[in-house]
Amino acid sequence: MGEKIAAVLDRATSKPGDRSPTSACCSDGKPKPRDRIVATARDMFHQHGFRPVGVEAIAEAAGTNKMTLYRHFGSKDELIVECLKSVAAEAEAQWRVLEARHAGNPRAHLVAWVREAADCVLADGRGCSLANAAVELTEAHHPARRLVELCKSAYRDRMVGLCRSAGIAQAENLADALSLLLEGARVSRQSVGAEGPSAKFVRTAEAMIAAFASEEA
Amino acid sequence: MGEKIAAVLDRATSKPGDRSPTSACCSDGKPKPRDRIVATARDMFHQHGFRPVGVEAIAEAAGTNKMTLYRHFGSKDELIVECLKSVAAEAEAQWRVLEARHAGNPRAHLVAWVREAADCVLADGRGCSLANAAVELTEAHHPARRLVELCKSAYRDRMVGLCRSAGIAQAENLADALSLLLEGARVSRQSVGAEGPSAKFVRTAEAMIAAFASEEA
DNA sequence: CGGTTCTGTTACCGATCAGTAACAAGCCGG
DNA sequence: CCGGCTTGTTACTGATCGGTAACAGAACCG
Repeated sequence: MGEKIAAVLDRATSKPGDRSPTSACCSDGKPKPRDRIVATARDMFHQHGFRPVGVEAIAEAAGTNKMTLYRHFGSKDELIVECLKSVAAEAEAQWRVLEARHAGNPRAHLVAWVREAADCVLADGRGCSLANAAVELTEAHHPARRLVELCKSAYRDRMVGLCRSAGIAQAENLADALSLLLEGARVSRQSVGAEGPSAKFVRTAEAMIAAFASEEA
Repeated sequence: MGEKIAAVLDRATSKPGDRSPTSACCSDGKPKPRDRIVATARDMFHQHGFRPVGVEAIAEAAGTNKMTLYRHFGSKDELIVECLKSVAAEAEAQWRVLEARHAGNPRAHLVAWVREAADCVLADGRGCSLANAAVELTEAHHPARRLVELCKSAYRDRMVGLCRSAGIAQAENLADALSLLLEGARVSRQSVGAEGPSAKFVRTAEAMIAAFASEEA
């Protein structure tokens, strides 16, 4: 472990030579190539997976070219890592929004999380890019693997903290159970479709929360 | 759906010109090339994923060559499908063993399933090859996608049947919940490792079964 | 033995793709 | 207006990989 995710995620969007506070917005509405590339690659990787998407296709879809891409990212793997960082950062931002909205009411936060997670499952047929990366990028020392582990682990910590502050006695057990449910729903959605077991995610998660809540000593 | 899985799976190991009852065992212990190829490819695909494993590597690892491979399989995709069929057939066989062992005691069958599923999760770091295929093979009309959907759907039906015969009132809900847990445990095992949420699979699944069982009207 | 079927070997094609070189054009600050 | 930095363009390399052709040898069965 050792390394804090906060530090890793900080390096996600900001670069040493950063000038503008909005981080690379060419005064007109068009973002700078680097950000366009990350945003485009993130979508394409999410949609089609990592291996089948070529760097040339990414660059073209981002309205630029391969050469510019390689001036910002040393390799395709590096770009992948940057995309995953972007995904993780967005997820953390969403979490914070939810946290702020239900400040002081962790129980409401918990049920809101279930709803939002369900939306996330239903929204698109492809699950979590982080998990997908772990499935697809099997090389033991691929830089993405370490990041995925870090992010998932951090997410788990947040869930445990939320459950704990919601007064759940077995906070870790509930947090892990909910994590498994969500992860399962997302992958099940991909293999059997939206009509399969993933359709029961909300119902099951809510029942589980209720069961754990009624056990407070 | 229309097509029965039984029919699909039947085509898995048997071919039109099948002579020996043991299906391709060269009198000596060494299986015939076709079966060696399927077995080897199945392992390699499972370990490293589908895209990164080349047909040449498979053939060599199976103690044969690419040409012989292409005499038995029209394409790499076809080989992939055959491997997935083999995986599904093996899973179904294991299910039947469990079913026979706990014949007449579906409740014991259910808890045995949890244990075996947990072993399966812990055994190797890579999850279910079928689910992995759905994640990795994103082309909408890839032949493997249809098979995966079929198999997962069939597995779900078996689970529902088991829960029902175990006297669970909300059999479908429990079956889906357990499916989500297992699927989630397997993918979580890949992303965060064995110490993550997947470690709680048995505990959670058993608690869930108990909860559903106590609700019989 | 003779013929057929299955297998091994080698060499090859064509396509895709990550990554690089070299040069021209634009933008922006001083 | 000038000089540096970023971007665009084109062309290229080298490697990998799916799939095929053609021929030679082995096993099997009548």
